[in-house]
Amino acid sequence: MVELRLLEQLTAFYTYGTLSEAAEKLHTSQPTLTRSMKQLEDELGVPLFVRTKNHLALNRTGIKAAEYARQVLLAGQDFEAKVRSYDRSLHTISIGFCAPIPQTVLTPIINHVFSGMTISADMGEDSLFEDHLKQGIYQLAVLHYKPEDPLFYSQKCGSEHLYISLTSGNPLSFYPEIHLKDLDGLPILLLSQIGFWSKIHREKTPNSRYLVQIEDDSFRELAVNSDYPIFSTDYFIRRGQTMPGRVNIPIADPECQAEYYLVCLASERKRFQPLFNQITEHTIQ
Amino acid sequence: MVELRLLEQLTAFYTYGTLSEAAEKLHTSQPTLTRSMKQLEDELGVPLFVRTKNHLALNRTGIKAAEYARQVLLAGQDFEAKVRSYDRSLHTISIGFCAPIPQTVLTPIINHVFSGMTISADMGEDSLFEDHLKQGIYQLAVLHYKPEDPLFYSQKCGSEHLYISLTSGNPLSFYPEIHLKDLDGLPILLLSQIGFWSKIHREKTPNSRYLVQIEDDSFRELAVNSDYPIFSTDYFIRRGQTMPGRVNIPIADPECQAEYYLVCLASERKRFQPLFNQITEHTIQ
DNA sequence: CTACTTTACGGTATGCGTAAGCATT
DNA sequence: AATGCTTACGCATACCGTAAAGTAG
Repeated sequence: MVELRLLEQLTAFYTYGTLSEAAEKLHTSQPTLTRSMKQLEDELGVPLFVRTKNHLALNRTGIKAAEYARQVLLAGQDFEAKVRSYDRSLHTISIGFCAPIPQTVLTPIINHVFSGMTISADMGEDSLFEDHLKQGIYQLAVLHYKPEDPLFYSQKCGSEHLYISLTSGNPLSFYPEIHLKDLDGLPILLLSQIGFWSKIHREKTPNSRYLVQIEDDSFRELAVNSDYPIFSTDYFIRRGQTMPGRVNIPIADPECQAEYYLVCLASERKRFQPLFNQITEHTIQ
Repeated sequence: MVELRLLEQLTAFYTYGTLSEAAEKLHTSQPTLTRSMKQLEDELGVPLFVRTKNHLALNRTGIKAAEYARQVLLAGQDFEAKVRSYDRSLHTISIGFCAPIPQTVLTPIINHVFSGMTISADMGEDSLFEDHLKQGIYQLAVLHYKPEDPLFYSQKCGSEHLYISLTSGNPLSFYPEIHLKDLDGLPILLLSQIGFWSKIHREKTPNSRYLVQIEDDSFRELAVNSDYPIFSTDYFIRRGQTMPGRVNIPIADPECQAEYYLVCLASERKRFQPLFNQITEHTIQ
């Protein structure tokens, strides 16, 4: 059976035209390629080249061979990729989170239940998560709604309530509760990776200018030293993680009272049962 | 890039279950396989086996790998086959003959015009020859009719007239000509490789018992030493190659007056023009 | 005790790079 | 002169087979 090394060298010669250039690209020497090409002809028992004194060219069979060889090389690369990917899939759990707090709370629990596994977490707006679960891109997801498709198994794992955090002088700070539309038009300081919350903001306060901070430090810095409204949630308030000199007003819109569901494929329920057993509907709170 | 040798050994281990047996089947030693499997794991950077003290087994990744490996090996085998086949196609002209005389007459001419080429000749009933030409299985064919499909280029290359050869005492031997139906029911001595003539016999003299001889020598022996009718043609008669003590009566059926056409794909006409130039409509006669 | 894997060892062969030769442009 | 292929030569290493050790059934 012809070895892939020879096929690599053949395709290199095909693409670069001369043994010299091919050798350079392959980080080897010209004589090596001379020998390899000869060996290839020997093994196939078929002439692949037309040789003149100082020139080597593929004949018609050689051209075909080089083209076929690419197929084989692709198969070889595909093999390696598939094996590595399969191994990886056995050792990693990929999770989609629709918001940061579920990730903060659940990641350590998952790491504990599936110790030894690599946890790969994505965060984003969760409209695509169901598809990604079906396609096996994710094995788990946390959604902010209960999925209806019977293909999934889901369990409520907590809730989160959005607040707006205002400096004491702000006229809105005296209300017992606020609606998002009351904030529309105000400049608001925001973090970038906040999952589905982004979408709610875009829809309910489309006229606000968002000062989006990628770095948590920058956000904190600006929050402390400015009067821009920022969002917070009951999760932080319950833990006393509030900003000095600000008051937190609950937002009354129903979308701002999120309920989180941990979801997997029904067919994988058994595998993840130990995790579901560790989780109650108040785990995230 | 992983080498095919390792993949062959992996699949052998997969199919035979132990390194020992795989080694035996591959005509190599067990330690060789031990090393190879280790190397494979190293190169992929992924564990493929579960090792106990005196037992080696594929893990889940290993099983997948062995299955994928087969794909790669098939690609490799396919590569070799295709290259060899392509080279062969450049050096051989495959021809379908509908009868033996065209082969006898044309083969030396083709050999002369395309000297250096290998001539591969098939003989058979010619109903499939058009398809074979289209599929490239044949580059040339001799049919006993002119093909209508404009995909083909054809040229008449001769004719042949069927005779029946009877011993002098046979009552039919006094007729000036005979129809095939007159022979139906008679036992007839026949050669096996006679192309489209077989079909005519089967259709026109279905009740005859055919004494089919595979060997030309046997046929000749029986023809000389028996009174069974045999077929001959004007080709033999014109050359005086007749059986002693027999008379040759022409067969009047129109099917028994064959006209031969040399055919190639119209797209290949240029390639075969030197051959067509050597051929007239009386070449076979 | 048998069957199997692994490790160790030594020989061989395979592959490589350098250097040199030669032909063409 | 520069470029490109081939051959020759010597070296490194990669691969292999035999032998031996160890373990489980």
